[in-house]
Amino acid sequence: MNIYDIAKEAGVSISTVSKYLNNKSIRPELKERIEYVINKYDYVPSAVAQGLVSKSMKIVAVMVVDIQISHYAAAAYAIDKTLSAFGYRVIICNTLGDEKNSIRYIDSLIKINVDGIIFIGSIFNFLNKYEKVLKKIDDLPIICNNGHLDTNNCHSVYVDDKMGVYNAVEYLIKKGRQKIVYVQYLSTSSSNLKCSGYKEALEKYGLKPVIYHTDDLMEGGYQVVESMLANKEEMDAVMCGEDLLALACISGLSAANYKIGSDIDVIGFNGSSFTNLSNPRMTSVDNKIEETSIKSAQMLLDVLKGKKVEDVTFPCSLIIKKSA
Amino acid sequence: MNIYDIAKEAGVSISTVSKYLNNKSIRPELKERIEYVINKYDYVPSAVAQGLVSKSMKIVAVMVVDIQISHYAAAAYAIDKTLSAFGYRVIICNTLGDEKNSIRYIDSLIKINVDGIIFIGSIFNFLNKYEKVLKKIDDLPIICNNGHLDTNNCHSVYVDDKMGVYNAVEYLIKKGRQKIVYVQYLSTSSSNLKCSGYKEALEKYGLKPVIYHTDDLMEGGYQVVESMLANKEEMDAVMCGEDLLALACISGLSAANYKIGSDIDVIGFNGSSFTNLSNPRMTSVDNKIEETSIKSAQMLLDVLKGKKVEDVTFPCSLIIKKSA
DNA sequence: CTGTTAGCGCCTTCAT
DNA sequence: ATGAAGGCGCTAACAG
Repeated sequence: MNIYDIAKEAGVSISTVSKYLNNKSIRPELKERIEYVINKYDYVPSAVAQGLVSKSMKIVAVMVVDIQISHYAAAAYAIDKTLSAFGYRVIICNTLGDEKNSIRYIDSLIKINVDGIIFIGSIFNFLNKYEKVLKKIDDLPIICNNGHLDTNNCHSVYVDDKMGVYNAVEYLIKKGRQKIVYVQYLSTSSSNLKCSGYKEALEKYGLKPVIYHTDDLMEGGYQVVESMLANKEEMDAVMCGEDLLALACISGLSAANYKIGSDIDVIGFNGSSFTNLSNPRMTSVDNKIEETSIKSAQMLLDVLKGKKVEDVTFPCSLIIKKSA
Repeated sequence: MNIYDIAKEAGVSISTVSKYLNNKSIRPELKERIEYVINKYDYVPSAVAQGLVSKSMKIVAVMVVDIQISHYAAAAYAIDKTLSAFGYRVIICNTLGDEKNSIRYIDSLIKINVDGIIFIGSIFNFLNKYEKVLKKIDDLPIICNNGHLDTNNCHSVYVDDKMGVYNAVEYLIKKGRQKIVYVQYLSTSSSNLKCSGYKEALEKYGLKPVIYHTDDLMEGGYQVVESMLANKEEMDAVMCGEDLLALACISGLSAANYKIGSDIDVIGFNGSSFTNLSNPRMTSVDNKIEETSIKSAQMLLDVLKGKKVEDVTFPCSLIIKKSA
């Protein structure tokens, strides 16, 4: 069933059908006949054929490291919801942080002529090293969430992670905490930024930074607590770079008979729903993943409409519950 | 840059270029000239134009309820990885369990002529009520994960959730547990199935079922524990329908001075990485989300190749750690 | 093996 | 307002 079939059965030309499909004014009588035939066969014009002409199939891509990480899942979810409400289809690419893999994805997206790409996370800044890749996407509408690419049509939405941690740590200090330990997950540019927020806050108040590292999002918190106990670390607060780490810290410290929220404070980072999974409930830095993702999607829609857009930076906010 | 430009500059006809692109045998000399021009301009043939002819743009869709639920994220991730290795692009649709929304997504996918759809979860069986929808996808390659649609080209991968719970409960009983409580999340057909596995196991051994319900994946475990304590529930084991519920149960029961793994056993369901986030580590029923997802993707690839495929059912396995 | 030609399904001038 | 015709970029017969 194509536009010719519809035209023939309705007794009009294909261009009249095309006009009907594109809401251009045609005689009411013809409109009715066309409508009748279209409904009869449940006809839907082929987006592929339309795409060949119009250069747009209304497909957008989201590049993330791993959709299994709740933070990225939340981003992908919010973007999908926002864009699909406007008829866009969303392709999610899990790059695993691998450069070759990311580039392969981009090539694949170019091939189908995607309308735009949203990159989630500063990790994708590595693409600036690849001139050839940049050239391929030079005019493509691009939104970077916490990052930036050197192309003609790239726009950014930032979150001030560093200030988020800074403020949380300052909150602890003003509460009277003096021995604040930081738990860092991996060492991406974003996680380093958070850590530097911690260091600057301590420095301002003349306190000594103590940092523990882990590469394990699930058990890392426990491993870190074990190290702390083994080191007989004197501490009255723990600032974690991820909610999941804080979750394990709370659990591990509780098991070691620390009273969370009184003996010791624990703060997480992300403001995820995991903050409700700890006992007591977790205070956390909300880095506004939902807002920034929606904003990214809206910016892309604006760019696609030809509107001017401006880069923005969102502040984090501290969501205080019981753990600090 | 299109096939005409390449042909002209290489001094050959477009069909020779087309043949080169499709690995058909051409004179080495021409091949070299074409290759040179293609590399010079980084030319990539348009999948849209190819799609118009070949009826395939190598795009596949995955329908899930919500990518933010780790179980679905794991499925989407495994499918994306498997299919993108074969050059397919994967569109993920978050239906939120809404019927109208699901149908809207399907229409959108038909419009771009997707090569196939993978449905994750029994919830999508509701589509069997909509004849019109079924008709639209009657010949489309479809794989249902734990479900089935009444179309010409639908194939299924099942997991025996019920037996998974049955075996876990039997394991508890054989360990000597007598007062086993079940915690059910929501009441979808799949969650009901799990619960019935629990009931049948208890019945076999002449024990009395006690079931707690919750609709909250995060705090639900705590709420249930509170109810249990308020009811002075006599119990020596808790079987949970979800790992996250078990996580909160373990935490809540620990706080109430139960010794997990000795006073009381707790088992989760999913075999997710959250089993490493509890203290002690969680015993859980692994419902093989990764295997079944990969299998679904492979089945789809086989169907697309024209191979015959057969429905399969995976058994769950009990992964024993410390909580039971 | 190579080139010519006719579609794939739709949109878009351009006359009418 | 309507219809005829050309073109979007590619594949697939069909001749040569």
